[in-house]
Amino acid sequence: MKVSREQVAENRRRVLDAAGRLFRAKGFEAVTVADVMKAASLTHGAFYGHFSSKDDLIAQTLAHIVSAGIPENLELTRYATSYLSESHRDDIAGGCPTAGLAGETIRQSPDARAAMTAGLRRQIELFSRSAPGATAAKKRQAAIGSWAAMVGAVILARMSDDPHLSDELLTQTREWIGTASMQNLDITP
Amino acid sequence: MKVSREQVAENRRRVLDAAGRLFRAKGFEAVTVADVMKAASLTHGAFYGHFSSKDDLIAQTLAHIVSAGIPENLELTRYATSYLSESHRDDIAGGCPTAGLAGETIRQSPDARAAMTAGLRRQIELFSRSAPGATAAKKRQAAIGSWAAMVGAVILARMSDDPHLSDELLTQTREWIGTASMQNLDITP
DNA sequence: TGTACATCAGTGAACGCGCGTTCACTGATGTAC
DNA sequence: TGTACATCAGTGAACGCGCGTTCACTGATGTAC
Repeated sequence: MKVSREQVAENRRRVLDAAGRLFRAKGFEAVTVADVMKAASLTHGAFYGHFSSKDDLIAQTLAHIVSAGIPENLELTRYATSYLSESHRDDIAGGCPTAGLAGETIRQSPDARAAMTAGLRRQIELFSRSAPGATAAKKRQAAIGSWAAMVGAVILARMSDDPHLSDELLTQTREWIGTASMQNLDITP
Repeated sequence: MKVSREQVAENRRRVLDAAGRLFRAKGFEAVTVADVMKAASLTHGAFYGHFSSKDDLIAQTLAHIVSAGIPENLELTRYATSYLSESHRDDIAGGCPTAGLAGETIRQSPDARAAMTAGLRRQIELFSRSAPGATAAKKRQAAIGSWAAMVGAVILARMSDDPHLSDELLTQTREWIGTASMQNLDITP
């Protein structure tokens, strides 16, 4: 049966939200089109009215969650503390899409990689504003190094089957980023 | 036809080597059992003589490549330079299994995660020996922070569809790790 | 404002393909004598 | 050392299942009058 225009828009949003959570939790390939539609309370047949293929869904989902996830005025140190927390590590389905999906996005379509790269660029630019450093170049370097360490630490902490090692990765990376920031402030090039 | 004992051992090694390269290049799910056996110059039927399932192959392949990949006496700064090089970024099939597969290993079997965690623990311990720092705790912190940054930077550099941004991630993370190391050396707790 | 009908979002059965896995068979290996 | 035969690694056809995708149909929506 036909549904109202608002209903169509809301259905589409629900599909993208469901896909965003499912992809982060299980990866692109383990999630089926039917899984996503079921999680959005629709049947799988309706899928191709909204998207041209599963690859199209992946690219649009990444664009959807990457742009939505980054707060406008983020402060590097504060952000690192919540990013490297146990609750973020444990919330894979609702957590950072980069930590959850960057490794798999490498093998996805050009559109999917482009969406993730746009998010990466934006994240580095926002970090650069509040990053420590005497020059703009030093600030950007701190932003890049800190972001790489955060993403790597969360991925490794989630991968580790040893809870103690997992916690240690988070806390030590947090302190390490703080240490590196101090150094960046003290030296004038 | 039956083959000699040495041939059996060599076939098994060839299957694990082929699986190691294919998994890193394409991910666990995109690689089929038939792909792996073909790359090892065997037919798919012979697979179940060596492994009990595809999951078993994944776990054994990780154990195989993780233990083989880490040099015994690695020096952190030198290692970071080659790890964060363009050639390592571009050699996905032959590169670091952690950078290539950590994100997907999270959703794999307990055995697969255990193999990767063992590699992670070993890597941190080896790094700790040559890491900068006044105390053992500081050295270990530098090892963990540096390793997280290296893994994160290579994953992000491979994900980026912008070659300039990709190169920048590698070089700036390399310098950032160097800067942080200096800080670690100067301060005595 | 009310009515008649064309539109089209969603339904659910169906399709074809490729995957992991099984199995009867083959023939070289390696052991018993 | 040579021969006879049991073993068993590898072959390739086959199986069943689940996936992405298609499509004839349904019935509420929204437009034309």
